[in-house]
Amino acid sequence: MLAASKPFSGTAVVPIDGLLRTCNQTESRIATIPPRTRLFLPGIDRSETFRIRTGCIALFQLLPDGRRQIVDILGPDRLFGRGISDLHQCGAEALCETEVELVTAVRRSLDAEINQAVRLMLRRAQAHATLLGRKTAGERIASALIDLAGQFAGEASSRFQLHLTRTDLADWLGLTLETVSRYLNRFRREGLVSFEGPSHICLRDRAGLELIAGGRDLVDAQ
Amino acid sequence: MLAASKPFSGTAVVPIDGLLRTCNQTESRIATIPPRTRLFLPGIDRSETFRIRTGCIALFQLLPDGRRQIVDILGPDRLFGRGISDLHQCGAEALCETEVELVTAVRRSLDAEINQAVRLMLRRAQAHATLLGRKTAGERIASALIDLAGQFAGEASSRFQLHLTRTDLADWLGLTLETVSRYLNRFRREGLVSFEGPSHICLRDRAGLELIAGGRDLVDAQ
DNA sequence: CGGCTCCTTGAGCGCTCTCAAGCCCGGTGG
DNA sequence: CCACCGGGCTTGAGAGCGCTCAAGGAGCCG
Repeated sequence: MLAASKPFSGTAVVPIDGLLRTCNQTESRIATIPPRTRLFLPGIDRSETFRIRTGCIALFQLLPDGRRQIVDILGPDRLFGRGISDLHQCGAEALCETEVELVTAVRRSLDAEINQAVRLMLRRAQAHATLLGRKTAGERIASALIDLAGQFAGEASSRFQLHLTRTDLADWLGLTLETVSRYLNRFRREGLVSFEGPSHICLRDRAGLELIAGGRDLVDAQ
Repeated sequence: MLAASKPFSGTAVVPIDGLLRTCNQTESRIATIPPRTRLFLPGIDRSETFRIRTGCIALFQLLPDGRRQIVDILGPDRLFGRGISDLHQCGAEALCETEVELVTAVRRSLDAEINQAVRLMLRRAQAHATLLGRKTAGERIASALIDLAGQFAGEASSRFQLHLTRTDLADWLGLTLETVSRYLNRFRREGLVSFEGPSHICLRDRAGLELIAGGRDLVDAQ
């Protein structure tokens, strides 16, 4: 039996149509989701889609005994909603305060955008399967850091805020939080990364990390 | 270091446009791919899509050192092609003699079908991530058997041909061939399955397998 | 018959998990 | 001000699942 994260209980659960309503009232298409909010999408129309403006959302699945697998981490500019990932199979949780924008039918190119987003998720899911099935713990951590830098650090920068806890990272990478902690600190001791507090990370040796990651990650082209 | 399958070398590699040409010559839309043929899709138009009529195709990724991860197993009626899975990131290999049908623009509903197929692949990929990240070896084998029965056994039947070798199963499930063999034989000793030869399998206790699989698999609805 | 591929089975090891203790830090209340 | 508490993180010690290595069997083909 692999790590069984403690079953979620305390976190707030927010129906996303509630957010929608506030959207409409304020004549705005933008909603703000508080940190650690679980989203669910009750009767959402397939065409209702959100774009993340700032923040971070995790998509996850649960096994009956409480084991959790995070299947993707969504950063700024990623789309999500019922038409994208089939969220009736996934839960979604905002890992920090997250601003989302409703993009329903703003323009007619939306369908194409959604299909692109679905294909991006598929490519990421396939690369993630390779990570989960065939990479060692160290390789997984290195891959994750590179991925997160790509999503949350500015183009030129290698510094970013880590919205995930050690437990989140473990549930994303198929490890335990102890193993995640051990490898992060090992990478820090080896000068590959540095922390400023446990949730700010700077990649000090990106090439070294990419080497460890086990070959260039297959998801980068759009 | 996890299992590094021996690097592939001997298997035939067939450009899929070669198959296409024979298609056109015979005025047929159907091509037959020999067993253990690697496909690659050189200058294929995005809209050229195949439907599997009979047989089995594996999509896989390779790490630089030769480790292989099979990201999906495609059985009859599944679509594939460049517009579906982004095959420039995946290799594809026919695991047995496989008949495919070119479905380019036969009807105008094709786009919708392709999008459905992509979404199915995404759902399967997410369920597979949960398998790889959070399930034990026994749970993975049980899940795989149920999945394969769904794709390759007739609706009512629980008997099917296993087109995958033990190595293929291992590379799909993130295990080694020895572990796969051990659990398959353990399930046989426990009366959950039976073999007729190493490549014909019959599920004797589907409910038991589903229990072991760690909760109903999340991919079944289309 | 040899040679090949695939499969099975055993013995032992090691990577990662499990269990446990303790630290850091912010919040809260005395 | 300090005490207390709780969540998240770090670190160590030991155990176990699945990997590694190895030997041998079964089936097929020339």
